[in-house]
Amino acid sequence: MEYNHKNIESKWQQYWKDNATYKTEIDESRPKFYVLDMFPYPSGAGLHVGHPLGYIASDIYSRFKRLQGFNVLHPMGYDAYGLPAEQYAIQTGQHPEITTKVNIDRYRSQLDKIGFCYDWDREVRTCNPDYYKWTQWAFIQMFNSYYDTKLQTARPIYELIEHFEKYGSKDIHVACSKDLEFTADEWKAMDDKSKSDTLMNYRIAYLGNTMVNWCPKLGTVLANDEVSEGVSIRGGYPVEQKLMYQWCLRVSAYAQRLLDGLEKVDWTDSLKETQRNWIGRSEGAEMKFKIADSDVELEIFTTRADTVFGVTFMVLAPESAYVDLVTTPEHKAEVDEYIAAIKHKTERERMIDKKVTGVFTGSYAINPLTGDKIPVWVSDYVLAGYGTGAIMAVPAHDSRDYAFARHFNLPVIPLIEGADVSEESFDAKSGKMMNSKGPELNLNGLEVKDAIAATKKFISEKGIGKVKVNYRLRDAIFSRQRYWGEPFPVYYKDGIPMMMDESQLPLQLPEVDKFLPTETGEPPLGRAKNWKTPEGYPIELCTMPGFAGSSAYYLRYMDPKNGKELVSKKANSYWKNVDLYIGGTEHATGHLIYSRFWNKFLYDLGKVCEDEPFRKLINQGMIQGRSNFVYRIKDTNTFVSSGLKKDYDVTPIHVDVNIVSNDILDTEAFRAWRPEFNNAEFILEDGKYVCGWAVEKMSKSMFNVVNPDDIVERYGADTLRLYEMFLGPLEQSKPWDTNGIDGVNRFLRKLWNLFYKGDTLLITDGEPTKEELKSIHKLIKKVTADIENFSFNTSISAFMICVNELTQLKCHNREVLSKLIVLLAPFAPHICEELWHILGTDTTVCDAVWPVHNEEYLKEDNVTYAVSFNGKARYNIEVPADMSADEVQKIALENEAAAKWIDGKTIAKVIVVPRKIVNVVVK
RNA sequence: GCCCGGAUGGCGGAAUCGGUAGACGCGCCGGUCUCAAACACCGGUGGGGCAACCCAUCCCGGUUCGAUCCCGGGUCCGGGUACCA
Repeated sequence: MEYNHKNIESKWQQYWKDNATYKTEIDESRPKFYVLDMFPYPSGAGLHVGHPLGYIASDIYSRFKRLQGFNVLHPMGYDAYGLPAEQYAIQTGQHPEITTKVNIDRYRSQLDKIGFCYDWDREVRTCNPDYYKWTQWAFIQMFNSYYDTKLQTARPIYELIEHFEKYGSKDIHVACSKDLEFTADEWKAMDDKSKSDTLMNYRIAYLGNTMVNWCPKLGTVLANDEVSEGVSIRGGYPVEQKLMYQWCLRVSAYAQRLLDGLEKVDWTDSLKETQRNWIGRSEGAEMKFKIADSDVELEIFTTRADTVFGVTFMVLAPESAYVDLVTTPEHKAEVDEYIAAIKHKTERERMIDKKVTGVFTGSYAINPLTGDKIPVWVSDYVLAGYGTGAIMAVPAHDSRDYAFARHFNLPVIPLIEGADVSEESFDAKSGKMMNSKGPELNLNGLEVKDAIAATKKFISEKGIGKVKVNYRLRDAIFSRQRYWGEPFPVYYKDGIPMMMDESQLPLQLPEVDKFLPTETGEPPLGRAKNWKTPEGYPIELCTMPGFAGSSAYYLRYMDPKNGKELVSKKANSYWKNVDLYIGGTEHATGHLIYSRFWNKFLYDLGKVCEDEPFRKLINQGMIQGRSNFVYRIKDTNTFVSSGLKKDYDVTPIHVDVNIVSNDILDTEAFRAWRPEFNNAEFILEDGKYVCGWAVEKMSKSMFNVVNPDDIVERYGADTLRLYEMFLGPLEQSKPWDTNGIDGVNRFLRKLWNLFYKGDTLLITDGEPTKEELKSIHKLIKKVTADIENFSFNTSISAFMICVNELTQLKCHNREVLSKLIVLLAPFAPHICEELWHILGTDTTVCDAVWPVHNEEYLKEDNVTYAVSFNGKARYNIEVPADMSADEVQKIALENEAAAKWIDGKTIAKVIVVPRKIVNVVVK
């Protein structure tokens, strides 16, 4: 019998399906293990060979854990809302639901061919009403909560209302958009609208006027992580800043906990670092500067309180509310003109164009420590959204302030001894202070670190300022002016936003005639007929962003069919959180922040038992494409082989990698590929056309897309799985190169040949030999350790070595081979299932038990020692394993090779170092 | 600019604790089988040298009996982030 992957794979895939082999239930008698993949957005292009990389890795680990006796939860689903389906709908009029369903079916059939052990009964789709009911539910909970900064937890909003009724805003410690002050009487005197507006300042899900990233081309608002370098990540369209009234989530309230939680999780340092930078904690001080001849006080944030003696001007962000307050009548026209000019620029233009610009407001601030009058300017290098939107400028010790001062000819006062500020600023946070003596505070001679502390202490005591921690992390803007997303369970009663009752959920997405904004510029939901509550109140027209549905999906897998709760207490307390999460690093500052936030919020509510959702996280690398090129001689239809191209004037042309093998072009297939190449001529080398190659992104336009279906058809799923893992370390990005896949396919055939020669079954019973035991136990040890380290490429090498050894030994021993099959089953489940069956058991290999190695079989008869003499020479001697160090030394000295280095004079000393290596050092 | 990560044969990559650098696979070369080719199998394969040996893990230096690995400095490549005060 020959190895026939097609029969074997379809047979066992059907068997697993028919017998619900991978169905998972709560089982208190076994320890749980939760392995999760980041669920995919089902795009129209289908899967290419890069997509399953992480899925294969998680599948191997799941199967491994299962064989070790764990009850493994390993689900899959679809992140089904998204822009491409909506844009396709706009172009074609086809409902995104249909497109999405078609794409999901395609994904599913591709995934099924690879032989994953998902429990598909637990599938979730973010666009299903049964699912998004709980996304809407979570939003309502956030609306009905505020964040207590003292208790560091979310609390019900009614507690805050009770407080307002008794004490007003006095003594509250609540995360808010801005500090408000009112008495209990003032609160009670407010009308419903004012009360609603006031509470918005504190709710975790709130409506707020915020600066948003507005993308005119997409017609929607985008979150910070959806924008990079001033353009939208999806589509690459310019993004501008705009003040809009939008739903937001108060993620910033959780900044410190999101930071602290990183200590507890097993993620890579680089990913944690990316999140730390994104959260951007900075300790500093807020300080007040009075404006001369005015009641206005400017509040600024600085991390360099020590440099307050070097402040030579103040700068306001153009959008700052202070601008109107401090601009003098004489300067108003000039300031207005500047601000208008800034508003015209998109974020991208502001970033590319780093010219120093600014305008004087006409006002002067008073330095609270020196009493000096300093001018107040407006400039776009100060951001409205960070700190207070106003800064004290210390040109000597901040490069941006320095550039500004030089451009507008403002004074520069150096404050640190030895700092040369004639050419550039001195930004380092070290050195001794000078020029820093005022009437009440003297920092001269102090180290910067101590000067910061001294200044903080002084300003706190004097009431000039206070110590303050700032975070870069902003609240998440939660409204999208789009159709294909979760509708908000919100209606407006006399202009006041109200939450729907939970019994009314899910609020289903309405039908619309077109997926475009309305003529009056309202979002697509504005086209829906009767988009009103039964009482006739209008319903919110925006939908939720992409990250809404992906923020808690891992919880829903635990209890996907529960109609009463997001997840039952029972299911949650058994499955707890994700033990292993595998996905791309591109979600570092988006999904992985939002879902941690979302989970922490649910934790505060007591709905989930773990405050971190993903215990261990692995980022699989990207699989890049490996493009092939042919070289057309200019103005001809003749193509020259890569090695000869330097003699001609050529244009490289991408050629479909599927008609190239080992960089050799199939010239006939090339002629048939495109009509214009019908009569192509070739200049060959050694009778072959050799293509050039380059590593590029895998994409249709580069003709380097390799489809997993084609590989499965030709070599089988087991070969694909092994080859993807064999390509290199999981975390590393690497190009896909189908050359080399024969190697792992050959390995599987060699494995098969241990069982069969022709149609003869070779399996023997009886005791394995010493060599056979050694080979298999070496493998058990290696593979067990490698899987735990996600070092799948080296375990496959180990399998190859073992199978070669067993072939050499002519080993067909049942005991040895059954161990081998169990070890390989996570990697190549189909062939192992078949061979397991051939070995004559009535269970599936999925129910086998992972073997444990025995050190006894691994003992070496001989040990190699490294011997060195005064570092001048080293050689290796092989001696029996049980030989003592003294004897080794003796042999070393007697050794001929050693003798010529010792000169017969000196005596060697033996040092035993780890790994049974002996060094002989001459005294 | 700042923060991470990386650099090893013709190629992908091993060396998991500082101990024979190049495992395993691809490719290539030679052989067996075949009328021939493909498949399969066997052998060889970092460079130099007839050889003993010598030189090789991006470059320069250090620690060590011994460095791909640890330390200092530099070059190049990849990723993240960016007026964050």
